[in-house]
Amino acid sequence: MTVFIAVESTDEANPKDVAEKAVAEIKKTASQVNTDNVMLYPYAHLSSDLSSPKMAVSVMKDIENSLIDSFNVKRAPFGWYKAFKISCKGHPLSELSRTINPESESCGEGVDTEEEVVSEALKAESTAKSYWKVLSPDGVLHDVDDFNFNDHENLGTFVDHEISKSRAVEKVPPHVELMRRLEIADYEPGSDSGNMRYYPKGRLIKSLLERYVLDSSAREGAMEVETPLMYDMNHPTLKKYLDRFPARQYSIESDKRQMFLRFAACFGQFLMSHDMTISHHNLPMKMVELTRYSFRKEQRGELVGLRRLRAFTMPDMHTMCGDMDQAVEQFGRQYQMSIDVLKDVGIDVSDYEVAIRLTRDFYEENKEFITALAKKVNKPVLVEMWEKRFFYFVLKFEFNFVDALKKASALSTVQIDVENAERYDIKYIDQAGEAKRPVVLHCSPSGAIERCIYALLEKASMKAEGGEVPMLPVWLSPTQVRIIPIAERHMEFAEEIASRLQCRADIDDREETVGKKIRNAGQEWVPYVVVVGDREVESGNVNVTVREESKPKKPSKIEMSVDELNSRILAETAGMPQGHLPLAQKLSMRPRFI
RNA sequence: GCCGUCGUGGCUUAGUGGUAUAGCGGCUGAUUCGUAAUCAGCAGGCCGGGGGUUCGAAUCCCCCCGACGGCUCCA
Repeated sequence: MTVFIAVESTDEANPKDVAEKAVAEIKKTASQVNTDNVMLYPYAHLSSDLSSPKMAVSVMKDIENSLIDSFNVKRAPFGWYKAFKISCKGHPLSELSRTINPESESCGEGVDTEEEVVSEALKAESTAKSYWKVLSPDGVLHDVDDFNFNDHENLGTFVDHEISKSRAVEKVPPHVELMRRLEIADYEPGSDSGNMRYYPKGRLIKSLLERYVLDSSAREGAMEVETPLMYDMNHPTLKKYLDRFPARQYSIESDKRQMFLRFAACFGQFLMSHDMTISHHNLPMKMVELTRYSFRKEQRGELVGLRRLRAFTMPDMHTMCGDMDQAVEQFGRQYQMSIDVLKDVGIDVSDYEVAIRLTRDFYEENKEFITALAKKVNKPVLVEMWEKRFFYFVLKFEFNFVDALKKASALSTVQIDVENAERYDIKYIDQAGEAKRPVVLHCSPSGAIERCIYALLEKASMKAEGGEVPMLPVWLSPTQVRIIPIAERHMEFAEEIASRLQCRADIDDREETVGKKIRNAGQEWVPYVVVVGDREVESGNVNVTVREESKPKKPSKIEMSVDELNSRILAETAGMPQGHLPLAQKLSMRPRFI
């Protein structure tokens, strides 16, 4: 086992401690790979912030002396040019790195070890100092501690969540039970955690949402593209970008190349933009991709149902803008677009809280614009302000959904990126014929599709808690009309009704009692339930139970003609994507998934 | 990743060291039914996986996997 070591300037604070921790790590790894031979190799290239050579030699010798009793230790000389050959086994432990930080005293925390390379952005995030404010629609910036949240309970919850005054909950999130019971999605034990399976109903719901968001982006003028799922980790541009994005990646080996799975669509679109010829006439220029999937290797404890996944579907739209003015203008448009998209999905302004994150400079220069954002939603918003820019953006908003267990998670987001045009060498030609850097907007108008489903399920569950009847929006309901024939002789009429309805209508032809079929339709949250018997065959009209207007134990029943029912549903789902029944029309033909 | 709780037929679950429960679902039969569960019968279990303690383990101990909750983090 060869240990390449760089002693850094920070280690000078407590060289003994660092040496001890390094020894502990070496012993641990040596026992894992079952070796007695350890080579200690001073390797300055591991760090750009080295300690003094004297200190380094002493730490190296310390490590050597502590290992010498239990291992065959060799130490390469310090301060010489050396030639070496190294061979590496194809084994998970064959190459790994550790960052060891000194501590003033040993405080139980132990060694700070890193198996994966942690991006600079992740590290920056933990040190970034932010100021939390609440901005009310009148433009006043309140201190979080002084703001009265009494009339803004949800915002208070969200702020607590953000500033991490956590609250313990014992329950499983309601949407987890619902996603399974409604046969939407489920855990897949055969995959990595956070990678779900979607049953036909879930696939339909996802597909409708996906199509809707892509349509909305197209209406905004975005060009749809498709880019690879995996990229070379050592591509010089990407490598730098990886370091600036606060996410952990899945990495996979492909022959000799180390690849990583994309965690957003930025890579492909930026690499594409780099090769494009873009004129100022083309600006603002929008590109969109629906990533199926984006991969993020979130920490195990962070994964929950559909809220947080390791593989998720997300619309990712990028806008190239000529200058900051255009970027700000586009930011405003996309803010409105995100509100509209979520509204159509079934998530209203009252269901989420707005967070705006920006640098102090940006705020000072754009006070009115920022206030207008709060005005648009007509309620106070959380503002996180940084003295210095830590990330690639100067301004960002998120819409954060607050769920049944008072957890917040982000849906829509737009960011103004001032770094990546440079990094990817993206340029456009201005009026004067000169190459210029665009300002880039990142936009996910809906946020992750799975997270939208999570929000809809949580919202429905909160409604149920409040004594209402839970349901999905009609355009997203896998079955829109359930037709229940009373006896076999009514099947023909049932089929006729189904064929006359221009929506997803199915027929419960099972040999069950009417009561049971009604109950099952309710359990599936079917928006319209039609029971057909002799009376209907005779009158030609149908008796419809309308879920939307029902109260628990108080179904709202309306008699109407089949055409009336049809036009009612068409009106309700107008402008939204349509899809076919995800399962056999006859319920007797359907397998069970759960 | 760390800490905690949990893991029993497809699902929900009883069982705290001595014969593996029950309901739902599935299958078979009867019933052809008017708005939230018709009746009867049958099949279905390596008690998450591996190791250990014991005459004997679903039950006690250790390791692993997974889910959930907390820390942390995000779309």
